[in-house]
Amino acid sequence: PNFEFLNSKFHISKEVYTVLQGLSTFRKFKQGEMLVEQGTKSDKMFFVVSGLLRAYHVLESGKEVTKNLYTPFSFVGPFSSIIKNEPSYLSHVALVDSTVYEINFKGFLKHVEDNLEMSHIYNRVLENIFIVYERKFMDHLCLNATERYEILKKRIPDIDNLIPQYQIASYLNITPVQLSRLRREM
Amino acid sequence: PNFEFLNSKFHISKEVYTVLQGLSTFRKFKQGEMLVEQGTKSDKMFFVVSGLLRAYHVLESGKEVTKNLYTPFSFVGPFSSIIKNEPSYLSHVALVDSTVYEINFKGFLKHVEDNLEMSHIYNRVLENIFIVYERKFMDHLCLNATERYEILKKRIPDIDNLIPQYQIASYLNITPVQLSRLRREM
DNA sequence: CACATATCTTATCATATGTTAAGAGATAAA
DNA sequence: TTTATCTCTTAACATATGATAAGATATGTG
Repeated sequence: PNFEFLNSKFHISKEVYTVLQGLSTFRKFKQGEMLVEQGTKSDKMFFVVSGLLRAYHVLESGKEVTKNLYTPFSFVGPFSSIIKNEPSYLSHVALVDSTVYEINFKGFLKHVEDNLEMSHIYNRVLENIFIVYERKFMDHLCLNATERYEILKKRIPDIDNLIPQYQIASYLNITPVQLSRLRREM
Repeated sequence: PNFEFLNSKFHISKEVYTVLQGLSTFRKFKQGEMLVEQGTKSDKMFFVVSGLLRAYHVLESGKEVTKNLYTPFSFVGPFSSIIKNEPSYLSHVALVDSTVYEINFKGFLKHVEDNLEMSHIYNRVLENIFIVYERKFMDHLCLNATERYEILKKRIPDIDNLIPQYQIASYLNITPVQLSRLRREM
């Protein structure tokens, strides 16, 4: 495993680097393959290396609600369910062929227990995911679907060629029909 | 300061307890008083002891977008702005007379740097706010305004007597007129 | 009390979005 | 190639919500 991207955010000692390597497995997922299934327990988190992942929740009605899309260098997985030790509220799927580091997260937390550097890394990761998430939530409250679409295209410029339109619509929390309308007006 | 509520979530040693006390000031805010002003820098975070706080963002149009309401035992403040060392994206105001512990958060982070127990506390706090926030976001994507209103009333049963209706509407991200309509149909 | 202000309701109309259905392309399979 | 499937677009209609304005209460102030 190559944690260069982590190192770019904050320094990691050689020892901790080795521990992280031991907790991680490099894995490939083909388009459509599931990384996490809603309703099941898992203690795996992931760092995206290449590709694109989608986290979503399926309502009783069958409607799928996309929580977020994850590009390379993202930390992603059924975090809440691991912490709460409950079945996952979310599914995770590879929207295109993807590679990730699969992290034994409970193993990681064990190290956080008694290693200050590990605990700091965890602090930084949590800070980052919260800040990104807060911004995403406020964007959702403040912006209309067209503006959110423009933000998505800024974040993932070739998103239109990467995944089908109904996936983009789901991310924007609108119907594919509505996204088609918005595009016509742009 | 009395951190019993923290102790109920995870054990805190006597030494750390003392340090936290040194970082904290008990303060009272009258209804309408601001704790944090959008666009300014602050390194203060808060634990709500009594009352009700509101975090919100004011758009250029003048429209106010409520991020969340905070009841006793909540940890709240311009977290993202402190971490990013930027002016605050959010304002915080007391919706009713409230008491809080005001925390010198940068001072707290200093202790996190070299104290494992402090770092663990920080991890627990971050885990909690993320989990609560994720749920709130998913509720927003999955539920309509009526359902979100019911969830709010479950969380804060006497909310209707506590704050004006337009504040509740802002929390639900709808207009007061629309909330009035929803209530009629309930 | 009389007045001003704040809050809530209701009505009307406009806009954004959902639902359904039909049809056009594109792609994959036989 | 022919057929089936998937994806996208468009139209027609329904629903949820916003914007504005008027009136009804309530609350606070002189």
